[in-house]
Amino acid sequence: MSEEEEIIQPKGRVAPDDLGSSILLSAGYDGALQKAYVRLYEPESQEIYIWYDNTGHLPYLLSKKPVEELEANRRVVGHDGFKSLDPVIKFDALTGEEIMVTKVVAKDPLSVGGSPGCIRSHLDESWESRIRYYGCYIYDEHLVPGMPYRVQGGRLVQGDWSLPSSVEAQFDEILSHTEEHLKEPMRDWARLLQSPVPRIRRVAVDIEVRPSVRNRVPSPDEAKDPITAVAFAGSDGLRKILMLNDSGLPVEAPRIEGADEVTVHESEREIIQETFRVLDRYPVVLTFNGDDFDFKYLRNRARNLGVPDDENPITLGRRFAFLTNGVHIDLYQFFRNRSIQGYAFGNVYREHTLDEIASSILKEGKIAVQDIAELGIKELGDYCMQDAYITYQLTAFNDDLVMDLMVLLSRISKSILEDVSRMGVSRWILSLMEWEHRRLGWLIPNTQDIIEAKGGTTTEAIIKGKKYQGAIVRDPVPGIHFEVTVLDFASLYPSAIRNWNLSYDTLLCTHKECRGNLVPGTRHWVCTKRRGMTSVLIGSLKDIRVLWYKPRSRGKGLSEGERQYYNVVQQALKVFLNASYGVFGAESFPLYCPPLAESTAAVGRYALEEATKKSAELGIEVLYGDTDSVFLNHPSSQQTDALTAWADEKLGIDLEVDKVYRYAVFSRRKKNYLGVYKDGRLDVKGMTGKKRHIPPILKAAFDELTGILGGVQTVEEFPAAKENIRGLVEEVHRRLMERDFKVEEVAFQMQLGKPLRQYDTSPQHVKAGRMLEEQGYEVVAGDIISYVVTRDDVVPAVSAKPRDVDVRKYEEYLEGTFEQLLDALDMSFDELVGRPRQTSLGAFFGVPPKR
DNA sequence: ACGGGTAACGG
DNA sequence: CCGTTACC
Repeated sequence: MSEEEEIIQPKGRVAPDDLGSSILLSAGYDGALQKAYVRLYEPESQEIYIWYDNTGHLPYLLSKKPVEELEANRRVVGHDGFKSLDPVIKFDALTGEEIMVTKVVAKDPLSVGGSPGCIRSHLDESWESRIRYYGCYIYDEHLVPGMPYRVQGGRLVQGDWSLPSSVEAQFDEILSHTEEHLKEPMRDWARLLQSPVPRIRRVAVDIEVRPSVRNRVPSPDEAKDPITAVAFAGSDGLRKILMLNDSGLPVEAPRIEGADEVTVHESEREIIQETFRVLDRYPVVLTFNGDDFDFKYLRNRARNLGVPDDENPITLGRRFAFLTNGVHIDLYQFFRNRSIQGYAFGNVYREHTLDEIASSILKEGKIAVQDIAELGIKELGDYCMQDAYITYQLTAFNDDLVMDLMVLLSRISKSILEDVSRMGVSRWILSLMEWEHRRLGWLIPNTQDIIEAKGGTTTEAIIKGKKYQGAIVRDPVPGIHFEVTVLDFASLYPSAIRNWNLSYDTLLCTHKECRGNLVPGTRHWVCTKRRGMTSVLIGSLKDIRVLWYKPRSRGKGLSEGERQYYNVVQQALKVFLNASYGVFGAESFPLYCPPLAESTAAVGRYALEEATKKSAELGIEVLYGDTDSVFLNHPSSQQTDALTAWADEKLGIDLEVDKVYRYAVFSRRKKNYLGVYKDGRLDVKGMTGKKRHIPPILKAAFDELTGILGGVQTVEEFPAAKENIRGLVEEVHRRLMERDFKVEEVAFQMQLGKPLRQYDTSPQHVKAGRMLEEQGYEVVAGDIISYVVTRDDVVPAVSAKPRDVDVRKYEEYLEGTFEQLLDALDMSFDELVGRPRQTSLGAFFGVPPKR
């Protein structure tokens, strides 16, 4: 099994022989009992129970060698942990044939893999040996984490998974809009996604530590400094804080904002023991960065203070912290997940601090604190309590949206809650695929097998260093265009995978007869005899989202609560669909399949090209297009209808009106335009003036510029708007030249992509970062460095004065920022700021300035 | 550490 | 050419 196998001794309540409907939240392996277990959350009592496997399931790996040959391998059959050899039949999806393989069964997971001298290490090749044991157990028993189960006479059985009769008829109706082979998979998804998600009782915890060295975060491995406060915020209303008073002087319990229960302790040990008692009472415990800090610190500090290990509910894995009774969710890990950040929360937060995430999602800012070491006991308590409360709120806002989202992701991905909250989308998709392989009796191929059978890519990427060609981005038609309609293909890549039967098991199949069935724009062919696994999984997820969840998330005749639920499901599905293509092009993905990613992108290009051609055929001018969109110059509704109908009929992909602009402004740059909607709202894409790193003075000026453009109704109004723009540019230019600004206004804010040491070059922000470090600041990857540009250098904004600023440089930045719109408006920056017009040959011949 | 490629801009 | 940010 996996090297990272966590062997945890759970010590929670054991499930009785009969337990009512409960949600399967988690699973693991108990090293002492040598059994797999699952954790069940029973919503009536709101308690968590452990159910130990009693089916005799054992860990194993697969070998392609016959039983007899393995019997002769003394290192395998003579291994202490060896149990048995069993021949089994598996379907080899790479060859399309059934094959006989041998199950090498072991007594415990570490004997399979992960320990020195394990069985895997004595075999040249093995399959399915890197799956964590609890995953293996879930797959084999066809368990779905997040779904209801019961314990009946000691056996774990499915709870009620049936589709509620209230939706069954409607669901059957939408199935008539899909293809036959997707109906059953969609019904299966509906069973998982319609099953209600119960409220989960939980508590958030946050600790504060008094650092011995100022401005230095105390090391959780050493845990030398005292824990001064521990706050709890529970879904049951618990608002409690434990505070340390080691001053030797009597201290009265302060009034802490938001806390109902405040106790002051002279013994830190007492605080820790009480903390452990609270943690043990909850099925789910939330932290923000508990894996790396709070739980690590608590665990180690408890040890240092002589709290017996058997009172300590925290188990430290290599990267994560687990609880022996409940489920620990580290929200820092969850919100850091790029798919969650992007597709579920629309990139509303950028930094991964509790403050930033909370203020953008909850609109609750934190108390600003300069130096925690300086806080008095009350302020420290307020601060700590607030963090615990905000952490809890992150899962509770919008009617428990985030909890529901995690449970749903757990069902789709067949992953336990701990993994959903910590792993990236590639692990979720992997887990889903592995589960499906086991369900169908397919052998899960090793990464090498796929590469050897399917080879690499055949197209050339536009950007060097990339593996294959991606999407098309058309050259925009520069200028101002009125009445622009943007159509885009809904779920283009998932649709490509669905419609072209794309999957690692169908691409470049072994059949001669399929060789003519080429993916457009590639030399890859696709199987015509069997349905591909990825195609069915992604196809059914896409269809159920488009046909069922998407419409119902906005649907009429539903309560607000129902719509909300459909919306959460719809978002969870989106996360999967959007990642489904990328993972197959990622070398780190165990089912990495370059031709699959390449074919998906190729179908996308084909669809966009065809749509562009068809538009022309219909007499519509295409102004621009990127990946899955076409920008059409004042099309009639008949024309767009015809285009949509064509896409549906010829490509089987939904092409829908995404937005309509009163007018749009394009320069020659791709991924760079401004659209003004009919109601005056603005849609600004890719412009420098919108990027987050640029100085506020430029951003503010740019915002004013777009504001002016947003007010323009007709062509006739442009001259007046241009006058306003002239005034605006002149004013900002003047402020810059006269240094009429505060330093912060001209500071760039650039994020540090990696630790300072890892840079071979010295970009400006890295230079400034190094200076900050010299001044004693801690500078880590992910920090946003604020700096200003001076005559021959850069300076961190904190130590700069307006007179240091190189205003000539800033004039250039202003020009760069504004030019993107000014050229489209036929305005010259030079003229606006009173510089003589350039009389280069380029200008003479009317060649556009390069940029 | 953990999805992809395309593109702009500044140094 | 690198690094960052944005688009899709």
